[in-house]
Amino acid sequence: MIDMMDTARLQIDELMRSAYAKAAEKGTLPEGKTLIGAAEVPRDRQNGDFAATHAMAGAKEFRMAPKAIASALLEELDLEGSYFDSAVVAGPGFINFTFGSRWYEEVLAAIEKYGDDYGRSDVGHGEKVMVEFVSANPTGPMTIGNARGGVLGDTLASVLDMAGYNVWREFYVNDAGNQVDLFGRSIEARYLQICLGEDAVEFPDNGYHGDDIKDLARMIYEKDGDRYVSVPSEERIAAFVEFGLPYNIELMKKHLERYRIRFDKWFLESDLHKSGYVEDTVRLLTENGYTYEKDGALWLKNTALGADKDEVLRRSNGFYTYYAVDIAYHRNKFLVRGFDRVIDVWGADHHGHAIRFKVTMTSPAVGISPDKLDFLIMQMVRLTRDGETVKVSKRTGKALTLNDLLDEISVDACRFFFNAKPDTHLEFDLGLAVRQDSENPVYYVQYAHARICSLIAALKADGHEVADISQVDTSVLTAPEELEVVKQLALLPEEIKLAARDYDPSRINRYVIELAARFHRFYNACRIKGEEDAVLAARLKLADCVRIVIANALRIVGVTAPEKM
RNA sequence: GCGCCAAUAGCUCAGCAGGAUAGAGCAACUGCCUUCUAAGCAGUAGGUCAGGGGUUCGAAUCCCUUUUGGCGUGCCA
Repeated sequence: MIDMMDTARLQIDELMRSAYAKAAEKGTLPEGKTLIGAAEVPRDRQNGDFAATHAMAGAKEFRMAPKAIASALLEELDLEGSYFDSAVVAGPGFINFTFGSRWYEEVLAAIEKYGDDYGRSDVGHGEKVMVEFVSANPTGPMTIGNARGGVLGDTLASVLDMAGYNVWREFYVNDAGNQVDLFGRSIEARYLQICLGEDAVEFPDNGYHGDDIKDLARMIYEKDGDRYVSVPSEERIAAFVEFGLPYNIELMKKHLERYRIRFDKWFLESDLHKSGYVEDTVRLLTENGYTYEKDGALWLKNTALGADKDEVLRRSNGFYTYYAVDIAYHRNKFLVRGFDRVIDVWGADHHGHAIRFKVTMTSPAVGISPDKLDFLIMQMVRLTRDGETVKVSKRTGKALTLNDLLDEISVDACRFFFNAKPDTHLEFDLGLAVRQDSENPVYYVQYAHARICSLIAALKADGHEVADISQVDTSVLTAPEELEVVKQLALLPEEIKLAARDYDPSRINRYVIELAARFHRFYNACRIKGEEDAVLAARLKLADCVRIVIANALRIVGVTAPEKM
């Protein structure tokens, strides 16, 4: 699709090249040198729309002062028919280019042409990529940490989709193993407490203390009475797990749906066990000499593979560890399902595991190419109340759940707020949470969109429809406030590519805030209604393009674009 | 101890494929609605980019180091 920033950049490259060729021919610059340098957007718009750094970068190669090189190049620069009106030498040797009306018109034309798809590109070449995220233990409700991971994963997936990847969203359900056993025993304890009294049983060490466990026990009691009291513990726990897990999983689906997150697949860990894939994986590692036995457990020689410690694959009690299962799961992603790339979104409390696990996966033991497996490690959310840190843990049951959060704060605000840079700690103040409503920049952006919609409606009532770009004379757009808006509009495709490249979907937030700001500035500086026809048509077209682009950006981050506020 | 992430305005954070005088929001102060949504706009003020070295034409940005904070280093996941 069209990226007018790219297009302009390429053109500058061509212009500089042909300028150098001419200068070399004339003898104003030495012949046979390589012209290096790039066209960059200067931070300060006083310095033009694009700055070429070739003269400075070439100082050594040409053995000339940057300014002299710049002058020689500028002398031969032919802007006729280009996107640029002017080019000047400035500062230490930059050549600063300024856009002409042709470029502005093509930006608006691209937005009109592609509409909802404006911003889409093909840098991903249809590569099949899985984003695995949230993957919360089904032993309890999702927490505020999952709120961040959910937004991050879902938004990253959207960004990758817009960048031309073939995206698959997956939730890995830990419905087997130690934690599930603990879950079952926690329900059991609560159940027996209901049937036999508070002090009848001891609560398991490290058990789940949350009210949700008590609720599950109560539901079982109301359904089946005390008939499980006389059943052997093992059987009882199995029955409780069989009831509790699907119940929790359905609840997670419901809550995530409310959060506007939908997965292509909820992958069950138990399926890996049932199919024998975990067993096969461990057998393969053993047959190839990557394991050893110690203290009755089976260990992976991870140190020999390059990690900082070995890992237990099968515990002395015969159960496979999460590590063994994770290897099997990721082999399944690559070898069975054929993903070209896998991105796991994990919390910072798993970063140690991520490093070791990548070593294992990309070592000869498993043999996955390192560029195929990526981890997006997000830092923890620090929950505070009136400036004081609140400790949260699923085990103690004191965590603020995702669903509770959404009762207090709108989904829009939540999604926007949690779409922050992954590698920074995020502070979330509960006391501020409600106030966050009015402070959250999401409303600033949504307001811009609503403003435009009502603007278009008002003008329509006056008989002015948004015109086709071919009917609009964009050269009347000359005010700085107008041009700044168009420049920002042109940036969306690039922002998406960068967000996809860096796995940083929060770029889209910042982008759309800036677009809204420029629109508000334009709105205050330039009237539309009552202006002469050509100006009215051009400004209305501009506003409509902003509407489209805000809507596209908000769609990526999972926020609604209201027509009224 | 070792490893990962961070440190930029009073607060929350941008800027980091090296570029020109380091930016925004909040909080404070001053203006702007008889005209398209004031949930908006304009302006004032605010800085040893944690400290120290290095790389080069140029460093908040890259490298090293020190300090501070978060996390990890389980036969938990």
